[in-house]
Amino acid sequence: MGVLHDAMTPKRSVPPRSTRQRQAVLSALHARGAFTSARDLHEALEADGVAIGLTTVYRALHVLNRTGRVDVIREKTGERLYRPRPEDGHRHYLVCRACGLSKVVEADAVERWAENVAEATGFAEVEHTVELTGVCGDCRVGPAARDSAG
Amino acid sequence: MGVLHDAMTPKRSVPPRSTRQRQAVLSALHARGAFTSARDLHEALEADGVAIGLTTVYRALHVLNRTGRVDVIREKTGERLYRPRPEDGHRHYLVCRACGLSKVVEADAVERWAENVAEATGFAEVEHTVELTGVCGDCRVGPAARDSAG
DNA sequence: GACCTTACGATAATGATTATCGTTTGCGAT
DNA sequence: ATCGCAAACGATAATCATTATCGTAAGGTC
Ligand SMILES: [Zn+2]
Ligand SMILES: [Zn+2]
Ligand SMILES: [Zn+2]
Ligand SMILES: [Zn+2]
Repeated sequence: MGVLHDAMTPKRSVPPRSTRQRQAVLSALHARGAFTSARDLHEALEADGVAIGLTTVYRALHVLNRTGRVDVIREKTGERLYRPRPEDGHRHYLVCRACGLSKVVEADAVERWAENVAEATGFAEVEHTVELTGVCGDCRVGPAARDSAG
Repeated sequence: MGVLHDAMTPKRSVPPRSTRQRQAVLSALHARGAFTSARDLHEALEADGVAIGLTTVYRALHVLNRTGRVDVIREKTGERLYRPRPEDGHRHYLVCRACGLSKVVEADAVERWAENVAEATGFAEVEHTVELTGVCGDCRVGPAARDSAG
């Protein structure tokens, strides 16, 4: 699966502050390997004894997305799922519909294609969303033993 | 922008019935060139004197999507937008963020890429979503004179 | 420590989509 | 034409992720 490719991030005169909550969200996100929803993240945090409001989790995820620290995908239902971005530049993912396992996939071909389309059509500020889903090897055998692990 | 690629449509023993409402939805969809939301479609229909429930519009769009008559994309907000499918096989679209204008784009490169990824990773039943957005030539000059025309 | 601004968070609101469920209707069979 | 029944309809309520509010708390700088 892929990424909601963020367009021009309007420059922020003041950098985001470093707060306990924001660090906790990013850390909790790293603790999970797989794509996670805001609500799941919130539950996990509270379960770990971290006091944090759901609103704040959403806000933190927005910031992290704007600053390029996390990638976002959308489920069929429309729910947003987050995952820390491996390195610099955005990525695309292939996600198992049964267990949530996600793999980063090579997508240079898509990047080039998107650029070409932009040129050919005369559209400006072209963004792309590319997502792949499927059923992973494990799940083809014994469907979804795990939960949302990845 | 692209398509929520529908996986295996489970075979339907009984074919969908032909109803006044379903025909009206498809026809209204063709009347508009651009991607349209279920609600907008419903309003347009009622404005045309077609008595139809919103629920039915949603149902009709589901059916039309299942049977491959319409393509679906998602806005940033998550709202689903529908457009009649040009011909056979699914398509991908480039949509203007300012005015809604949509163009079908050539995406063979993406199709091949998706197939290759599927093979390489050993995932089964791989589906893809590919969406492009940008700002069209007209809108670069005078931003969004029109509405949601396309 | 004072100050200003950003961030928090409990709570309410939003809004698209889906579920309910009694009524209507397409349509194949009689 | 009419019967019968599953499919379709539609008014209404429910769902549920996300966003808006707004008073309070706390970074960060001088
Ligand atoms: Zn799996
Ligand atoms: Zn990309
Ligand atoms: Zn435009
Ligand atoms: Zn495709």
